[in-house]
Amino acid sequence: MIITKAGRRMFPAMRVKISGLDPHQQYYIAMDIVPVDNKRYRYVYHSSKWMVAGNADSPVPPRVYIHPDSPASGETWMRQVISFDKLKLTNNELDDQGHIILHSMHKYQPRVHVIRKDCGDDLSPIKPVPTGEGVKAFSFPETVFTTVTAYQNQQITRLKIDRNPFAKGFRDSGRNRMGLEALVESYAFWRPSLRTLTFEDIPGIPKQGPTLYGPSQPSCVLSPAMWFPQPWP
Amino acid sequence: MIITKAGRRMFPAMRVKISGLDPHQQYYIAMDIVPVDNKRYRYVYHSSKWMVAGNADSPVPPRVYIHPDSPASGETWMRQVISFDKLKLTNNELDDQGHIILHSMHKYQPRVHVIRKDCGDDLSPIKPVPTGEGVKAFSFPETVFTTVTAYQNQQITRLKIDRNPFAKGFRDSGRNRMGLEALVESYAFWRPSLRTLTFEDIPGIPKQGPTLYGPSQPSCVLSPAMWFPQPWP
DNA sequence: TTGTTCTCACCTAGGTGATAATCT
DNA sequence: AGATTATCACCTAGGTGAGAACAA
Repeated sequence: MIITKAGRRMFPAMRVKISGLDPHQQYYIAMDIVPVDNKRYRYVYHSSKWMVAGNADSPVPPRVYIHPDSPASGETWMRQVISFDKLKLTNNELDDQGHIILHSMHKYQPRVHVIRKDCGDDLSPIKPVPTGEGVKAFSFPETVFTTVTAYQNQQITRLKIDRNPFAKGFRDSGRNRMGLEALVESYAFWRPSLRTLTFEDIPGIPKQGPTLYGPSQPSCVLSPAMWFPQPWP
Repeated sequence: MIITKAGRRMFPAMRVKISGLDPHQQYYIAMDIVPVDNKRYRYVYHSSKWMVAGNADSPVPPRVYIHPDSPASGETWMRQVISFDKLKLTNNELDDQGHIILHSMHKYQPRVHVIRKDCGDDLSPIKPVPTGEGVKAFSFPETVFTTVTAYQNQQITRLKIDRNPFAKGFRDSGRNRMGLEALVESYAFWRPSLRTLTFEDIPGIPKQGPTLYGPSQPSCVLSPAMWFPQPWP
């Protein structure tokens, strides 16, 4: 994923559907992005692979993207596809625009957080997301990405150009698209339909008592058609 | 003000500053637009005046513009200038975009509503704003306007073109601006600085008991520099 | 005649990768 | 040598009044 000083959107954006919330309870929904490991990477062109190139840089200030519809009722959240397309990434450790700060050439995992309103009193764009009762995090392994300041691989560049409407100016409409389409569609992680993740019960909540989120356990599903997978830069 | 079928913004937009709220109380802020009288108007060009031209058309479905930052704490509302620039007007009585529906060639008064969160449970874009305890409305007489589908007066057209950034394409930079500027600045309602409105205590609230909004009475001030006055179409 | 609708050129505002210059 | 930055042309998305066509 490209990161810049000014802040750059993720493409494709994370889009999820959530179910199992209490329709009449208020929630915040937020995203943060955590390191996958403690390594720094470099891209080896001739083998088309990311290789470990030392240990990770020192940690950056914690940032959280609070979804702009927050807070909203469970009913509202469950009715829509929740899109994080306004979220921006930056490599500027002194950023004051509230963007998410990351190191270039590192691997990251986005996380979606569902926070019951009464547990989100100290929720802040510049503090770590609280954990514990009333808060649940979801991660989708297929959304792990590597940060760069310039694309390392012509295939990923084409993928972005062909799918991002804002990059239409770079499209080569005469070019044979089969190479790209075949690549995307054959990829192991690619799914034309929704992928559902199940997850553990929330610790500390009695199964029979008043449920944390509602009658059913909450679940979070990654929306189709807009995400594509790792090992590219 | 121009109204269209698709919906058109007001220009200039209403911008207010609010004070006297309880910093830790949550509020909705909303705008609606009510008829000034029961008349329909026509513009008489040779006298440059709006004249009564019969009784008002039948009422339109009630619409409310809920400020997109709602709900928010009194602290948040008081810290910023509250702008209604995304609000749109339409003459389409069957509008399903949530725009405010008005009749052309009628006179209207925009109102700002401050609604304590616990009194806004049935607040809806398609229902009248509730009244009573915990709700307060503000009107600024200098914001009364007449609706049209096409400007009736070349002076108002010039004013809009010269001040709305989206109309820059129609500006005639070689034109002598003194006529316009003199007109605006000499106008009785025009003020280069903030105009403060005071207003009555809220009925039914004991003066000594817990106050409705906070330690002081709430007040609402129209922001300067972006509003100009009536008798033009 | 008068008011309304539709389409248009011309803007604002801002999201893309390319590219050349710069940094380390 | 490899990574980063600044600037750019080229887009998306949408807010203007002009003016012709249309309606009552």
